[in-house]
Amino acid sequence: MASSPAGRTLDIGELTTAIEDFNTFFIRLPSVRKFNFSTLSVLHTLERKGPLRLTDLTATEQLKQPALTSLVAKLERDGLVSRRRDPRDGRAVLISLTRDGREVVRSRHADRMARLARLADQLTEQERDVLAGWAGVLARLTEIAAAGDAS
Amino acid sequence: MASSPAGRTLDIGELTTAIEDFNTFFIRLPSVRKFNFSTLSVLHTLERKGPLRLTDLTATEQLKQPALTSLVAKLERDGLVSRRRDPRDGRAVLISLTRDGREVVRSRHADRMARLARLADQLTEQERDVLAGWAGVLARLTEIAAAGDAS
DNA sequence: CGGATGTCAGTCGGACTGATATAA
DNA sequence: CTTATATCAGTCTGACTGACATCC
Repeated sequence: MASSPAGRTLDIGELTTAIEDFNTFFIRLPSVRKFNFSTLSVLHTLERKGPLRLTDLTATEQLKQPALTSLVAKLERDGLVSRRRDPRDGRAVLISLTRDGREVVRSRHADRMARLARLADQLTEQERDVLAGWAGVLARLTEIAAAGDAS
Repeated sequence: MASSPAGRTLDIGELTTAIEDFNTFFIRLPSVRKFNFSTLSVLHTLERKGPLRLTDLTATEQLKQPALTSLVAKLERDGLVSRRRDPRDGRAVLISLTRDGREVVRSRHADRMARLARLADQLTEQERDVLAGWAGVLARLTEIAAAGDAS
């Protein structure tokens, strides 16, 4: 438990619980089309980190290479990703989102925004102020985590 | 996009993105024992909402009744949950966590706390102050969502 | 050649739909 | 009798392991 001089105490346990419970609502969108967790995660990763090779995806996704091979094949059939040889390495394949694939990610993002906006409307102004400062710190945390997890 | 009088603007899009990216790190713990997503979610729900019937679980989990029947049967075999008849309703079964089941939830919570604490240590004091005010607002959001999603 | 990258084959668990038993 | 709760049976998707082709 770290304490800060500004009066409030940062209670990591309380914070962890709050995030866990919040995610129960934030994550479990009724998936409009029948994409499973792995599929959505791959699309999200591709949208954030641009064209990637299969091996790069095994690092971030919780899947082994063979599972990714078949998942990506399916996504290519459905027109959500495109595959091309890596010009630098004949063994590798570069996978990127198509317009349709990007649209899937964008649409889920929009759903979450709408949901969050609807909730935020019911907060007091003070509470909204806290939220406003939050995105930046959260992004910093993610950045730190990414730097540390150089695995 | 809602704006607040205290100078900062609450940008829902930025916030949504920040949460999405943060969760990439927060959720994907290397699961120590080989529990899948559904299993962990059921254990979490039971820990938060006490003894529940199968039908109650179908409301929060993304599973149909038959899937829950077999999942709960497996959890009972593994000693993580216990089942007993509902004394009020002979058709229903009340499912609750055993000591071992509670320990699984607690242990994952502890992992997340450790991970979060390690990240928070690298923040500035100002940033930690923002985090400190955050848990309460997040809990409020969850509460509001729970009240609204009375489905 | 040895190591890395991706694919193929076979297996298995986990979730679905549809049908069924039992109690309210 | 109708509705709710849980379970059983059969099917199929999606992930794994292990073997393999291809390129650095």
